[in-house]
Amino acid sequence: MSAVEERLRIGEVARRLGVTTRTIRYYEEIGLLGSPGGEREAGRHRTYGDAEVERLRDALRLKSLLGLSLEELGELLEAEDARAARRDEWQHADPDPARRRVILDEARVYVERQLELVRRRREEIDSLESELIERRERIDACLDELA
Amino acid sequence: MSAVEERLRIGEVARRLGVTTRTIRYYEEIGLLGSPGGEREAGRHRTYGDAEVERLRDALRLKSLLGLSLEELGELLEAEDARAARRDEWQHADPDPARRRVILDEARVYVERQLELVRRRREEIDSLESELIERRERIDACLDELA
DNA sequence: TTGCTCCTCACGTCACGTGAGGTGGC
DNA sequence: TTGCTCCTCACGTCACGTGAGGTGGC
Repeated sequence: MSAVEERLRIGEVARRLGVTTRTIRYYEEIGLLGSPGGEREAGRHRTYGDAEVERLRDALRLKSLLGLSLEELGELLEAEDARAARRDEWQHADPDPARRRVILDEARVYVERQLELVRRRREEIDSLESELIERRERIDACLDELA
Repeated sequence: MSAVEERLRIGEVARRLGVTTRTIRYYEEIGLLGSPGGEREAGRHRTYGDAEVERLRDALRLKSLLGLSLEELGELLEAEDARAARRDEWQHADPDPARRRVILDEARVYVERQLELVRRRREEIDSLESELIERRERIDACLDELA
């Protein structure tokens, strides 16, 4: 299909995602990422493919925007991986409609759960933004009065 | 004007704000809050008035929603305090229009700075939400096709 | 007086930061 | 071969968590 996938080393991945290499190694250390590029002999360089980089990008975004602990993040990622596993199963075989329906329903529940978290956060942000805008308008009204 | 202000103890403040007492003590320890209720003899209970509770609520909200370190939060709060000081000056005296204009301009800059941070975050959240909604729609489309 | 909450150490933990000292691939 | 990045300890730090042991106010 595509050319041989270019694999990145940890420094380049860190640079692209805006974190340090230590962060990535720590996540691997606590089992959040699996081991990059399959098994690796001790001392050898870690390498990352596009899918691994994207997964890490998603993870960092969820953590930052939702303010999750790494344990909570881990739970979300497990669900995400289960979903990915289902999708593989989906593509490779099993055209049984009933089975397909189950897979889709599970994926939907997962997405819906994330949406719920994101939506709650957005509402908090929205209300903070409204308050600040209101404050600014009061200041502007005072300024108008002075003029 | 109003009745004697009711002052709260640290446990009640923590309960209302959804944090632990340790968090509040720690913020005081690193000088983020000033000392509650003015000076306090060692060993005596801390007490908090409405203004102090509200200030802490604002601080926790900013930190949580913007993902700030306590050092960054401290900088925002200093600006906020400068603003409060100006407002006192405003109310108590100094009806000089030029001076008033300066005070208002400073307040506006401060609010604008916070708005900028909040807006950036909201945009990130919005784009995450859009992606999730799109994912859900794709799942729904598949489900429709199955039916 | 009895609980309950408060107080101050002080050590533990989570999520990394920051070198030290050494090895590996373009 | 020379840099540059990578590797693995391992201790430090930030933002609290979690008791231990004791005191204070309704």
